[in-house]
Amino acid sequence: MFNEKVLSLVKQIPRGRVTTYREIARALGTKAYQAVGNALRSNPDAPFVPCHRVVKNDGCVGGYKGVKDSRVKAELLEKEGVIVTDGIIDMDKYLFSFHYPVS
DNA sequence: CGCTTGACACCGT
DNA sequence: AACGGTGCCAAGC
Repeated sequence: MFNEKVLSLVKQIPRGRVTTYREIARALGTKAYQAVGNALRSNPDAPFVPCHRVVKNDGCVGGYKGVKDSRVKAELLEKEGVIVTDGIIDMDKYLFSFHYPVS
């Protein structure tokens, strides 16, 4: 299940860093970045899956548990050391990339 | 150049 | 099999 794969990658995100659905999808070797967001949407309650560290490719918070209003995500990131501004994260500073397979 | 909107494709259920 | 939901990309102005 993609869900499980996504969770595994998200779990690998180091604290104080953020990732994008796109990176996760690529790391999985798939282009279903949309499914990543969809999968996290139904698995944010997993204590092993800090989906709050996953943002859009633009650095905008894609939302939390399907709740776009959940500022807790931005606040949570700030607590980890990530500077979040109006829901926008400094990807240039916190964007964490997985090790892509040599394609 | 900057910003916005529309359309598309993918997965899960 | 279809629908829904999400994010990315492109084009247009």
